[in-house]
Amino acid sequence: MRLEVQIKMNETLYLRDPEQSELGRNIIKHSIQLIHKTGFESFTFKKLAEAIGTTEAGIYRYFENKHKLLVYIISWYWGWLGFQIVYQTKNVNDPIAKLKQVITLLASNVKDDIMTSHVDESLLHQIIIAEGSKSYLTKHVGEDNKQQYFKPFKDLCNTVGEIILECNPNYQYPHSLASTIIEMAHLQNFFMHNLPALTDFDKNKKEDQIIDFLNNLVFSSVNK
Amino acid sequence: MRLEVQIKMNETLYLRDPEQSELGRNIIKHSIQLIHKTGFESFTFKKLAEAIGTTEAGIYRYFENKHKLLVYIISWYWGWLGFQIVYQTKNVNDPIAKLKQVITLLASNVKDDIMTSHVDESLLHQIIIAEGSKSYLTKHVGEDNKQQYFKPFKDLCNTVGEIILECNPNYQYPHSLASTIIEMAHLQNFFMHNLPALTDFDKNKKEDQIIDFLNNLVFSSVNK
DNA sequence: ACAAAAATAATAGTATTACTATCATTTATA
DNA sequence: TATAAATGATAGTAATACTATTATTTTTGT
Repeated sequence: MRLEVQIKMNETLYLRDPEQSELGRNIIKHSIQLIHKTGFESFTFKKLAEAIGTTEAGIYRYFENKHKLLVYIISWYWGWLGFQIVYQTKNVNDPIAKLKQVITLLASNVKDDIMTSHVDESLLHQIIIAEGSKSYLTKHVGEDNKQQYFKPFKDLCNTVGEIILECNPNYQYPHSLASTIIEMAHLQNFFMHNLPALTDFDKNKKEDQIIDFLNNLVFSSVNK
Repeated sequence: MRLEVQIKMNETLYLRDPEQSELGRNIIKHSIQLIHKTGFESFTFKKLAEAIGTTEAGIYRYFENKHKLLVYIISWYWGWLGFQIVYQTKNVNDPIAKLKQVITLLASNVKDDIMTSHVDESLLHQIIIAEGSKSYLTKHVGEDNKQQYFKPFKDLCNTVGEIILECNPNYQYPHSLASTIIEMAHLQNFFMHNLPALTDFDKNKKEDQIIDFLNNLVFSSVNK
């Protein structure tokens, strides 16, 4: 029996739990690869079925539609990252060091976690960067929110917000700053690689530059 | 002859210039209304044609596909807003006051500009908030960028970056901070209305709160 | 005022997408 | 080993994202 990390997922996101079968795990694995490769707009259940060697109808037994599958893998990522953050800042007592560590985790390239054999976190991180906001930028965000689809993201935002308050209990906008850090860690990464004129980062395209920018931004306002 | 403001658009965005005919102007006008109402995913040229009272093929003579139409109206907005910013900060000499004014313009609700009869800027502003990032979050962002589709956005970002440098010539990340301000002015607005747990703004949902947050964020790091 | 050119309308057609339905077969489980 | 559950194979539908053709209307240059 191998040790595997399992992220508890919202049950209304799927029709059948993809963690519980080989086909289900293949759906997750290959959807991550395929969305990463083709982008979410070009991603279809038919292509996914072909990649797995099953049929379109087979996928539909697990997920109602591709949007729910996207929300599933994205909220899986937030759950996994929340776990990483707790784990990796466990012994850090200084809130400033902790917040710096969180910023680093958010803005660095992720490497594949061997504890989760069917999920490639490195690809998933790229998906978060390019497709993450499409999970909530919809006309049905209200209903999706009622179904708690964004709970892992909100939880992460709260965790970060609490660390901000530890740094400065009088800071007025812990949640907005937290969501700004999270979103900007990814958006500046996208801009750096695709629309570099929107950033000040040089050609070597190192994520450290984003970390420096965010640290500068965050600590000047939090420590004010 | 009525006085109308015209925004010069990138000619590779369209097949036939929509500003030059009644049908073209109707395409712009009704696409803004329809995208605002149904969201970009549900928006189709067929529905648009029905709304206008023309045919699908008629729309295709103006725009190759709905993505280019989205990019068109979004870059129109950035062009228009860039003009507003220059116009409304013309007599402001203090760079700090100027930057504050820009933040206010970016984060406030926009009202319809009567100088542009076929464009409802108020609706367009809502589209920027909910659909704006979909214009660049694609697999073909590289080619689109080569075609200069994002020039108005970059120009705005440069303008804001220059004002930031006027405030503090030693500030290291003028472009990244500018793109952060612009994107966050919209994203915090979206969160405030749709995912309020990601913000610290109260129920009255006033845009002033976003302005305060952004001013706090920007001026603590720029004036450091 | 009239011919030529350009734009529009009307219609049809295709490949792909986003599903739903049915039934046979394989696999897990009690 | 019977039975249920999951999967596979196949088919079908409505909508989407286009392209093509031809007829009609509108614009324009002389």
